[in-house]
Amino acid sequence: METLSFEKHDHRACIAKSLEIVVRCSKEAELQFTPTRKKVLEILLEEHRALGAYEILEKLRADGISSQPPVAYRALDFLVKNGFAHKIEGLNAFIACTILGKAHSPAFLICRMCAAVAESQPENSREYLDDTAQNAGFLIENTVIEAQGLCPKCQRDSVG
Amino acid sequence: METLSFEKHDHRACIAKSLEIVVRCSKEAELQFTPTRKKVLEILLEEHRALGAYEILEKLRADGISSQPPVAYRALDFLVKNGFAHKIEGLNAFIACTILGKAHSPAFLICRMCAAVAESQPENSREYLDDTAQNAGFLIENTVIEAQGLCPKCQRDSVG
DNA sequence: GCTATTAATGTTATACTATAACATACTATA
DNA sequence: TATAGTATGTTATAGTATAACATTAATAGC
Repeated sequence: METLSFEKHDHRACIAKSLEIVVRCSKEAELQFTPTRKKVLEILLEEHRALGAYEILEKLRADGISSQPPVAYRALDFLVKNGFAHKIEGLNAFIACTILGKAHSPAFLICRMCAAVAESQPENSREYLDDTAQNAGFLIENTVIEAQGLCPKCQRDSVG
Repeated sequence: METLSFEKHDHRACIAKSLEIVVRCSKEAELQFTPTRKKVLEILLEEHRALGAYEILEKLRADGISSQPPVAYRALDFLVKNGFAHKIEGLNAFIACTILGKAHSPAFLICRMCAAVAESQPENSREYLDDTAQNAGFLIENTVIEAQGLCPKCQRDSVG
């Protein structure tokens, strides 16, 4: 399991490692990891929190990059399509992938107080959905699995 | 498991039964199942397909009911809050509940071709998420579990 | 290298989804 | 029959996403 995001960690290293993997994967798959796409990924990597497209646009503007909506949406499309980022459907927002390089059906734990998001990949993540689908004769292409609630820190804060 | 929606069934009876249960539950819980709320539920029950709020508004308009956006959103809020309908986050759309009367963490199978949606409640629906959450110290309050893909009929159609 | 083709970006406009805010009317209770 | 709470009507606006078309950059074949 992988819920790093809720724990203290060396975030500079965390960002650097992700970028490195994405650069390598892009090279291997002959994808164009262009400056705009890189910048958007860097913006997402800054925080273990989902960002809306328009929040990302503001940060692009601050960097002098063209900041019309399609700029962000195109970069996000690229990142999501290639598994470098995910969309959190329950928030209409986006987050960098923290399980890079492995094929996975992501699941998310989303804190409603501090907006932190942890990505996890329980072994049986899709198993139970696969069972259900098989019984129904349904062919699954992709899954959205999100839990909203309170992260450890916010539970402590709201009790105290 | 419950994936009735993909199968032929007596849909008139299906609607009538759902309405009856919602009327009874509303009475028991002293909820006001008002004409507008009833109409919106009826609109949702017509099809085993998720409808957008503005699609619902058009149908309300056809019935001579005030059709400003808040009218639909308020009714949908009521229905969702009380478990009579669900929001499909991946589609920004709404669907009538087909597992009425039981507390449940719904899961959905959504066909990308015909837009049919089946609600299911596998026994272990939330178990695996609960495990993950527990390991992370996360407190789950509600879950979004959606699979997109092809329903049995559309698989056959796309092969033929 | 040159050119054809495809992929990416820039830009404007617009579509789609959702809620804030405030006035009015209904319902239940004391 | 006042009153508090709930529901509705209505206007305006906020937030999310994409269509469409012009321009530029990268890649492949000659």
